[in-house]
Amino acid sequence: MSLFKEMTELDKLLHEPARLAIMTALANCESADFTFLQSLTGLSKGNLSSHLTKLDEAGMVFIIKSFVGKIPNTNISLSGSGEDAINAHWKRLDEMRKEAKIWKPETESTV
Amino acid sequence: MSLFKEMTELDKLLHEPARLAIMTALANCESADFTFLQSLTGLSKGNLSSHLTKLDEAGMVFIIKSFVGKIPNTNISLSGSGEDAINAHWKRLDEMRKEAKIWKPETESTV
DNA sequence: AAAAACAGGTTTGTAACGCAAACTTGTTCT
DNA sequence: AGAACAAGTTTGCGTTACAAACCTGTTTTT
Repeated sequence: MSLFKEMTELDKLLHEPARLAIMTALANCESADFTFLQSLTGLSKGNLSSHLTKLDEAGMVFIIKSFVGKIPNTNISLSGSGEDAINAHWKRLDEMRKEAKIWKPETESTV
Repeated sequence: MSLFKEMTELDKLLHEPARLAIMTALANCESADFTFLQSLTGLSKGNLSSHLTKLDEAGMVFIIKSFVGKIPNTNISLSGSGEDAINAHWKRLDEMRKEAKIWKPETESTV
């Protein structure tokens, strides 16, 4: 498939800025708390919560709710496929950037 | 600003896959026809049209409608700020990718 | 010469999305 | 007891991306 068609078909679940940040952060932690992720990304709680729900529904993350002492704690980590997906996403972006640099139109539809 | 906050704040106008493709293609042409862009990206006409309208409203592209003989022709090219913006966007993505690779959490919020 | 098909786009309709404000549930402080 | 706080979730709403339907003029078919 051509570079630009491929570009239009980038996975929006991962490409969306907030989720890209979440997934990229998680790729560098064994796991992270909700609160830690919130301060890291600066997202509002509501916003973070709904992004995490989406990622969870897509099987990208594991979400474990428990209690640390008496305080509820939500711990998030990447699933295996989530880790593969975010790594592949960044790799594809990088490849596209490089391909784009050398791409030239072939036809005379261009001026 | 921290890496991940910056990531959540990526410009969505440019980051959206279809527009990323359009802008990246245009960055490598002097200009391109509507039809050429359509075949390049595989977008539907309606979809391409509305993305171009958004880019135009944001001052990212110039859109010139004319006639080539009797056939109407819509020609699209990057504005100066559009060119700067798409180049900067790719550059930031690349920087983020590199920064992300070496980033490690500092706190013990992580396991 | 009408009608049908086509070229080149634009407008409309709609389901999904991203976001923050409001709400919930339980805890600690006074 | 009650006020304030912590940790999330749900709700509500304006915006978006997308394709189907539409429009305007041209060319081809009959």
